[in-house]
Amino acid sequence: MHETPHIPTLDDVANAAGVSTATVSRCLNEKQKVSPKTLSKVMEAVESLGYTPNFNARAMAAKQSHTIGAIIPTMENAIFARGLQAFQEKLLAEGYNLLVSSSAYQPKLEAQQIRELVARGADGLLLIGYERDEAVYEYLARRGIPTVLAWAWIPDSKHASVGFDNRAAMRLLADKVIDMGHRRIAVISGIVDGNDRAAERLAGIQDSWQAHGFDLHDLPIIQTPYEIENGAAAFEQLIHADVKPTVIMCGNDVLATGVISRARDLGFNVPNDISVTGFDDIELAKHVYPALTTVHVPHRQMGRVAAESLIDMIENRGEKVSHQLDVFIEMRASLQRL
Amino acid sequence: MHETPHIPTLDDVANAAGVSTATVSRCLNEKQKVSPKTLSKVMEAVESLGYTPNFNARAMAAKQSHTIGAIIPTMENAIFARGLQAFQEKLLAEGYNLLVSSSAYQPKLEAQQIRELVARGADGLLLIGYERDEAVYEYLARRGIPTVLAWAWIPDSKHASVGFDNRAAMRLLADKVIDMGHRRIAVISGIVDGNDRAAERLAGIQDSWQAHGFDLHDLPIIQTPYEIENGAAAFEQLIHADVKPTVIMCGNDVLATGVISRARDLGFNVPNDISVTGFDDIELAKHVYPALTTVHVPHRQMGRVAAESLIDMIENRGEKVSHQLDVFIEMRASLQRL
DNA sequence: TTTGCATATGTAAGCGCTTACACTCGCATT
DNA sequence: AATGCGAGTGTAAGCGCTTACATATGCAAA
Repeated sequence: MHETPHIPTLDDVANAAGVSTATVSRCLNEKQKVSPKTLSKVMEAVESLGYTPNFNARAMAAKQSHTIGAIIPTMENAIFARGLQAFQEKLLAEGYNLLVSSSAYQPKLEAQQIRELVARGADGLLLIGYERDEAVYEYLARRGIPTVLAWAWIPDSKHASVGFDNRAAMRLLADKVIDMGHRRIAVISGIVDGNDRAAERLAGIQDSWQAHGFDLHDLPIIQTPYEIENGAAAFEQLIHADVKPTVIMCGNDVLATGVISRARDLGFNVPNDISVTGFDDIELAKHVYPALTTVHVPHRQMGRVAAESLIDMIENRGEKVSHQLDVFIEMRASLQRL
Repeated sequence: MHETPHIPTLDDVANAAGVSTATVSRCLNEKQKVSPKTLSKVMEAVESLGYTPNFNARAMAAKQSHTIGAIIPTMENAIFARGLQAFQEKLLAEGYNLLVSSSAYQPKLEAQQIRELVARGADGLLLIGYERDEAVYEYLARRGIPTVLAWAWIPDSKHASVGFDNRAAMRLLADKVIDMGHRRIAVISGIVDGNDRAAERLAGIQDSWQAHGFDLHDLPIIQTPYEIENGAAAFEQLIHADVKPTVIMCGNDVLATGVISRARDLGFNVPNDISVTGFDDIELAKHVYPALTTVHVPHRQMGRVAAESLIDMIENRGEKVSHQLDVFIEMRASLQRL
């Protein structure tokens, strides 16, 4: 930690092995172009010197980094973590590395981190959702950086996306809820601003509500950040309203979990006194009590498919292709016919 | 996506602004060394060309990347995600960037990723736990890469660590459990192999058990991966034993959540029929029913402190300093006096 | 006016790799 | 014996930056 140790370079290896740097480089990257004898000689030198190639130099010379960048709103959200883990697993299997940043749901920060990752030579990018400044997309296009948007589905094929239609999925669930006799719905949504997923889900409920001939003014909505405790607090607020809801539809399972927890603490029986629905189908959903009715999203699959698409775009300069994934309603005990 | 677009370089900016590349570089890195007039001229050129510095080239020339690497077992574990988020926030505030990889609890993969990150020019590294091949530590030392180990606490100051004593903490909880009258404890531990945190926690229970004069053979233990469902399955196994436990101590809150869920499904009342304890104090712990008695770990603080230490080691070539964080038992309803 | 010094800028040498191109062999073909 | 060719290797030119050093400029002090 005191004096700079000497880190072996390609040159050192070349000297030690008595060959040129070009040959060493070939041993490392295109073994078949080198005679077996030289190869073993070089590899020995590599071994004994403890040589590791300098990535920056390599990326610079080869103009290819075999690195893919991903920017997610926050790692603290289990669904992103899960999808990202699958994404990374697939990338590693294909010889790519992953760089992760989180933007804390701030578009400014995200834009900056996109530049960061591009500056780092990312061969491709994974972004969450589609809502962002047009300038960002232009920047990416001008630089020719393949990009896929996940957790979103945009029929408009301007951008490659891998995901599902949040709005349609939530509308399906809301239709179901209304079908089951509920007429007094209250909504606890994630913060909609700067989060298209949350916005679409909320819109899905509103679509259904209006399609059934109800007035938007009669649909109580609370927006609150992604945290169990916030779901709990929002429930408490809604339940004290003049017109008590018969069902609480939540923008995600985490908020729903908070609702169930607080409902029980306050002496309400879910689903007899009040029904609750979520979205995402996190692992916890089937283990809370009562088990949560929610929309199942294949997070891991999404990560995997996103990786495949991205690699395809990079290696085959393939055209942008979007993949719509299937989501479905997972009926569990927390939602009851009225 | 078809033809390679031209990406502006420092040279382009220099030409556009009518100055040398050195000056442009100074404008970007040491503004105070440049006259205001030139600065604005250059910045204009930067702007109009849409120039972004090439990170690899910069890191190579400056021999400093302002990048820190972190390798965690998996992003799917909320506690790492949480600590890492705090870690990153602190790094960003100090002008550093974070590269994340996950090793899937495989030492081989971790070693490889350490090399990766070092090859990428990481100025420092964050690793989880202390248990790894000595060769890895040697490699790091030879290259002079500042490294801090988190989620672990090693009095042996050979390595800088930020964390707590998993073993002592769990022992404290076990002592408490035994004090409360429990004599039939069963343990559901995370997989101990290649995971020193899990191993230490388990050892903590065993320490207490033996210190109270009991025989290790009478302490049923199941090891199972970090997943709610696995906790549930393990519970089912334990509860069908000849000698039914009065308390189930789990290596983490996730497993404990599974236990509580399955216990309820099977008609057991927690804590009247059986008590349950966890470890970590994830957000969910106080929202499950009954609320979970657990060991509170300051994950976010850990991430923050780890970032501070690491930056200190990098910038001031500071000596390795370890930080032991306080953890405490969070008594909640799931643990009852016998 | 000369000198000195601080400030602003330019010149050019790398940083550690990859790769186009040139070169040298040995061997099969004519 | 002359020729061609492919396989293996070396030479050297960058990749896009930073920075030590050289140079130029302006202004205060002598």
